[in-house]
Amino acid sequence: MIDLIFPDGSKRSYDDGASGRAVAHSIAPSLAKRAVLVKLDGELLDLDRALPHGGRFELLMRDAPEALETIRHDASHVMAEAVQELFPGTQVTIGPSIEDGFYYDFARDEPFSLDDLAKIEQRMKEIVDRDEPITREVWGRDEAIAHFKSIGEVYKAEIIEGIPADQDVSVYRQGAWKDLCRGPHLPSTKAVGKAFKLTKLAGAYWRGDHRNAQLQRIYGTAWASEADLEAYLHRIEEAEKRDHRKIGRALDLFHMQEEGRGMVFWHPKGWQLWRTLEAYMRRRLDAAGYVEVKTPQVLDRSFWEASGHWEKYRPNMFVCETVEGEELSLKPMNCPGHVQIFKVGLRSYKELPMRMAEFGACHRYEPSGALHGLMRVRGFTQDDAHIFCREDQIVSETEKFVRLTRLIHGDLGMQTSYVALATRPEIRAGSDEFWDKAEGMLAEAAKAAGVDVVIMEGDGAFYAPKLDFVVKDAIGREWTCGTLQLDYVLPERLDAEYVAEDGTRQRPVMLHRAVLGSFERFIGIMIENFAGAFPMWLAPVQVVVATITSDADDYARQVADTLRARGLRVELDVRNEKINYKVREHSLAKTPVIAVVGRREAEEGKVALRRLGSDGQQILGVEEAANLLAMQADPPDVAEGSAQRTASTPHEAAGAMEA
RNA sequence: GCCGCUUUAGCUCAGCUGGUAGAGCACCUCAUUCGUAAUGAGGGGGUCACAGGUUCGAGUCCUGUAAGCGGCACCA
Repeated sequence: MIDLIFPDGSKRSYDDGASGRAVAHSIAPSLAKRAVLVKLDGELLDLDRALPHGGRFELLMRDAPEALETIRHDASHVMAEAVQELFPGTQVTIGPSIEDGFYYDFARDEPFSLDDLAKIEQRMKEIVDRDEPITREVWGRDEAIAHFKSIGEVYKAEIIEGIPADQDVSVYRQGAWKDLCRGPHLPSTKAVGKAFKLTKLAGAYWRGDHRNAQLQRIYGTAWASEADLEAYLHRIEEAEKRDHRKIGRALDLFHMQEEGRGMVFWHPKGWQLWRTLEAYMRRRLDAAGYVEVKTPQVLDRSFWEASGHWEKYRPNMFVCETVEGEELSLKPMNCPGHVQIFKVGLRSYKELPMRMAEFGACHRYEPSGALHGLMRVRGFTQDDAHIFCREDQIVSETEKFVRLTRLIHGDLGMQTSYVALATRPEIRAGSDEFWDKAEGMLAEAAKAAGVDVVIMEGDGAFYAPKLDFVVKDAIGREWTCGTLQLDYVLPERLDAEYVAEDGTRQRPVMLHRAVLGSFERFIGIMIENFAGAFPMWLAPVQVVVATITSDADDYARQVADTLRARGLRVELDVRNEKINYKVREHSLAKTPVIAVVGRREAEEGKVALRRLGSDGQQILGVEEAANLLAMQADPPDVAEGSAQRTASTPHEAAGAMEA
């Protein structure tokens, strides 16, 4: 007998081998019809599978949030069945559910076309209508390998070959079609419903390895209801409007062109945004005890040989040759340069930790297919810094960095998706003891800074682990904006040392770190986050003074000058256009404030402020408006500072800082 | 780099089965001085990504190259 505990707390006993459906039936026959899955002690099971043990038991309906993943997984199976019906000879490989949908990787010589997607989608709907029961079977491993080989499914056979010899495998039968799968699945294809859509066609390597065959991946999205599907498609459509490449063009921030793939031409407004960001970063770094340096853009081959980059990183380097036969490379990284500065003179332990920052322009020859707007470029500027420290300073320096990054990202409206702790890769330098310690230090520091890390197994550099701050763009792609990497190797290689308390020469540890990652990528993400409507302090143009008639032109110039004198970035619009036209244009350009002046304002010495996103007006005297706008345009760190200054006691100052 | 798709005016896009290029916005000129999301009229602008090929004839068909886009791999 097995004992089940129901969600309401009641308990009941059932015969061994009872299935979820049988249990449901014992409660109410209608329940057995509606249920699609079982949740037993938190684990999802097929409705018809014999319950393996007792425990907390719950029946899931099709619209349960937990069922959605299974709907998507089943949709991928239905797609695979449809594809094999329509395109005999196509091999199936793997087809999981993913965020918002699913995919399936197929092996087929002929490429699928976009037209095929519509046909496949149609056939999927037919399979749903067929209401094919989905049943689980347990096969012996060898039996399964033989079967899949016999029907020409070599990829499936290869997957099973990776399973331990003594283990059985589960095979799901869905009508005449079957697939190796761990499950669980819905009771029949009908339960998948029709709220799905095939979205894109892509290439993908077998087992994610570029040395393997390239498969054809079909992506789809699937939802519990038609309404959810519609909402999703609408969401994606809206998100695509926030694409930084579109907004970058619309707001005249930057452009790129063929002759400079992966290189950015920053236009005046885009560059203003950059300068604002850079100035802000510089203040934050100054306050955090960093020193700023600048190192050469181009260095001799011998330099990169010494650093090890020539050997390991050469394919990614822009190398040039001079008429005199020298071989030089644009710097792909700033680290070796910083070590040179560290090495000048004799360093004392008293100088550690030394936090050496540089807004360092780097060039890397990135694979052509990797380039992506501002997010992945070949010429980019890192907000780089290297912290030279003793081993016993790693944890506290890492903690400080994590806190600084959280502060800065918060100021810039960045939503961190997660912080990844990238651990030891398979091919690595250093002992297991070293890796245990190194990973432990980063985890400890993150925890001390109040951050939960997601472990990314095997993603570390080959010589040390790292912390990555991962953020998402408008449509959910993940990008690293902010990273910290531990490094014992480069100081050794480039022979950096300091004199310790006891007079001995010691090796410092280096922490490579960036808060933004790169200005390019970070600005790209910011554009998408704000959909181009930057907060006042970041907006390239903060105020447009717009006239209604040319009578107010002179007055408008005075207003603009007054605002500019307060440090505001102001544009003057005295064109012979209607105010409606000007308001529309500057609103579309996402200008935070439009200061409208007409004859009335000119006579009364006032301005009518209109804020982006509202159609109300605020009529103020010019001085009053200048004070208000200047205050509102304060960068967050400056605002923090003035809040501290205005606080009358140290106690209040501390309070102001926390607020 | 790999797989697929795309490339027509500054931008967004029409252009059916090959018959010799079009719209809206933007730009320029003129008129209009009009109180909070598009004033009207007129005008200029394209070797249809590039290079070959098929054809009497190619923006339309074929091949190659390049770039862009979506993924994969790689990565800040």
